Amino acid sequence: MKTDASAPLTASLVRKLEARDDLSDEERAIIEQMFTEVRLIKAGDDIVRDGDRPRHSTLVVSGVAARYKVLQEGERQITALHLAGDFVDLHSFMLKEMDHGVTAISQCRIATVPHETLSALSVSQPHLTRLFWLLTLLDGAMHREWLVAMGRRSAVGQLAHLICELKRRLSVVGTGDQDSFTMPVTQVDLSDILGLSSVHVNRVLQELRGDNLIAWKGVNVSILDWEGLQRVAEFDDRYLHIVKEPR
Amino acid sequence: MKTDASAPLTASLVRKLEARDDLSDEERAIIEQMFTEVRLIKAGDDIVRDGDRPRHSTLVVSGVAARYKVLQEGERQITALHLAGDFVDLHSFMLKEMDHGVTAISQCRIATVPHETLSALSVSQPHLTRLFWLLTLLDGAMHREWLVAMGRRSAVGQLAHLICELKRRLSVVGTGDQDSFTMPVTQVDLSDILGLSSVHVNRVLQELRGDNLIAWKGVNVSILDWEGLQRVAEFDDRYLHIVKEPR
DNA sequence: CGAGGTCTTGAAGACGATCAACAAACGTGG
DNA sequence: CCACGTTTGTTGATCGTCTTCAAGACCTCG
Repeated sequence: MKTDASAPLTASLVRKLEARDDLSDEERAIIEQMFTEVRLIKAGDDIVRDGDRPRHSTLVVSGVAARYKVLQEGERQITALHLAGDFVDLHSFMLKEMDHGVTAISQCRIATVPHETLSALSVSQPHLTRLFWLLTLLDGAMHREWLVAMGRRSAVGQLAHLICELKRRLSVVGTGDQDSFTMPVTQVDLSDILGLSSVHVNRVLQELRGDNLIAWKGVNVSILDWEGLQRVAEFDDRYLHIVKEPR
Repeated sequence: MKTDASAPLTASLVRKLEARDDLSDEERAIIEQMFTEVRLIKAGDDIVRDGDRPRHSTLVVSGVAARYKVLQEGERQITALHLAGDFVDLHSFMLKEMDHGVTAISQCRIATVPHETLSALSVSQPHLTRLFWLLTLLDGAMHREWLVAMGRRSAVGQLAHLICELKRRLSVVGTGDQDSFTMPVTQVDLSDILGLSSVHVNRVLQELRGDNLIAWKGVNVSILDWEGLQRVAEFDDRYLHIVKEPR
């Protein structure tokens, strides 16, 4: 995941927002200034823990993070993946107590914004606030799509769908090439995303490779047949709401 | 589902909100006045269709509604259940285009609020707006819990968890008795919620009955052993955020 | 009273889990 | 730069949960 160190921390976030609505110069300036502390989290470390009451919300500047819950027997389920430009816990601003943890899947660069700032913005910047609200609604839309994938798609369809989603999301923030991208997640991580065993993920991955739909070697994912992949995934990006309109 | 026709349409919504934060008299008055049209939807009819661009958001006054998506082969997956006091499509205020349908599982009484009103409130009523934002975040929290249930719980645990959630949510809005409630959903509906076959739902239900955890006869659900049910569900209601605090 | 929806049961089969072992890749320190 | 240990990926065999198909019982409502 190449990152231009000189680019503002918020470049990806701004792109993500501008794919859905216009930002005023003032709003863009506010976004650039609102983040304080920047930290580096190493892969495997928690960014926020279940039960925490964060006093700020966290933005992924680079890397991959995941929201997850663990059950009593230790089974982990990942409920969301977060890429550059994603808030991992914007919802904690209103929910107050975290009902799940957030972990760094790969090394992550993160920036934070105090909840007080968000609260002040909700008074002075209604439009920007609505856009932040929108970001949490996009998380919800992805949750729903994952539910459909887990409940009603085959394992192959489910994995294909995930790959389509990642491709599309990355293209919005301008990461990755035309038909390939970097995805530093292991097959065990994938199994915790899909709710499958890692053995089965391995076999499903081989099936997608065997059908010449994708190549996935280490962290490099190449899409060999975008049409075919979308077909087995029944992928339709409408749920990502990548449409610029007044909100 | 008994409903006092003289009670304000928004009684359940107000209860739901007041379980999370205090409302001012002004806010309570605004909520009571903001809803316009009241309609009766008969079981099986759609309240909102996939692809719609609603100009208002819909509140369930009584009855049970469900968000759902259908795949190409016709498999349906329900991604959320909505009870009295729930907005079924508050998110359409910001997402604009519906990425799923909403159907009336039982007969529903609904009320609607124009998006213009919500937009105006986002300028004049920041606190109330944050609470509406909170409502959509609670939907997200439930989505995540359902993901965990589908991905990592056994079918029995998953169904038990759903029953615990319904019990808890209904208790917040004051519907149902101490240990029983009305739930007008068929086993086929349940299978579309859980991502299982209806045959298996039937067997899982029998298992819960056989263990004397619940009785489910027609629309009447009785919880015979709340402790035991929570245990097999690994249920922890923290994700519902039923805590009154300044937000 | 009949008809359609809902629930229940049995039998067979598929998809994915689990267990176990090994290969390959990676990172770290000597 | 190589050696070693650890993590990650791969494969085979067996097992179990859940699906599918099919049929019959029950129930509710016109």
